[in-house]
Amino acid sequence: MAGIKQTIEMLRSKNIRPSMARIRILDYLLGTTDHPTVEMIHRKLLPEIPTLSKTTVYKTMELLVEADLARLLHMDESEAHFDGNVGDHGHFKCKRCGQVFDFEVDLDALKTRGLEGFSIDEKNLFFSGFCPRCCSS
Amino acid sequence: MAGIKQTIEMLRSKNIRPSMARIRILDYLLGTTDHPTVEMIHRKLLPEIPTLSKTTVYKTMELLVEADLARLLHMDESEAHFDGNVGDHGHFKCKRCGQVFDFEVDLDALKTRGLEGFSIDEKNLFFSGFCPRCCSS
DNA sequence: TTCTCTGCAAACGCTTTGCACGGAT
DNA sequence: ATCCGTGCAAAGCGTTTGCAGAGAA
Repeated sequence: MAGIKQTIEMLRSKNIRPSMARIRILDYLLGTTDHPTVEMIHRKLLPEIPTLSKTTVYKTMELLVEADLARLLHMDESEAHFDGNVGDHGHFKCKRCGQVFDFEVDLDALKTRGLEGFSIDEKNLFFSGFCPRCCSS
Repeated sequence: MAGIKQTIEMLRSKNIRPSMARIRILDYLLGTTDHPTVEMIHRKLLPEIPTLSKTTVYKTMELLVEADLARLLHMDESEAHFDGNVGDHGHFKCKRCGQVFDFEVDLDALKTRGLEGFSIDEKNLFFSGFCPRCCSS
């Protein structure tokens, strides 16, 4: 948790008005490494904000992604995941339990051929397989 | 194009019966670098096979992916793309024209930290941005 | 016949949109 | 009074499924 005041400041710095829903959603996202889906965010915050709708979560996430306060991950055919860590790193999704894990990787050191003349905005590295817990059971 | 006979042999070697639809779909996939979607495959083959349904394309692609004759790419929120090249390489999607390009990359040389104990099945490297043609217009 | 392949239509799941209410400025 | 955030319900879109007819063995 970054602290509510800092969360509000982050929103303000991107010219996003800090409404209750936005603050709580961003605060939750910054304080977890769960890579939550819209469904997970909604389920998590509903006890605190009983009127919160999924529509609001969708719209808020769109705002946060556009403002580069969150990363949108489409790892497979199922729902989108969100990551409050916008720095360069890779993602691993377990095929059995569905959990998403971060891992460190030096994307700048990656040598590629065939991208001469391309302007690269975004780099995504997605691995999948089985996580340690699911490997051993 | 690999040639119809080789296409049939590829299917047979994976114990997939070489029906007309399957042969044509795989043959098209092997002969293009377009990374077609289901819609694109259907549109392309409909003139040759006027009765072809999208359901058949979906089911055939599922078979081919399971048999490792094709790769399934979920690059973003829109439709899935397919790649007949199942070797290791990266994919770049242009944000403007939507085209998907292959590029070479040495995924084995990639150093990662935080994946100790994980069993890795699949590695996907997705870049996005603007392709040379869209850069200059 | 028996088994598989195919195609239509409906169902499905995630996401987006239209619209109206409500709160803040 | 105006603007913006929110929530409901419906629509949208890619994909999957149920089932029946067609076709191969």
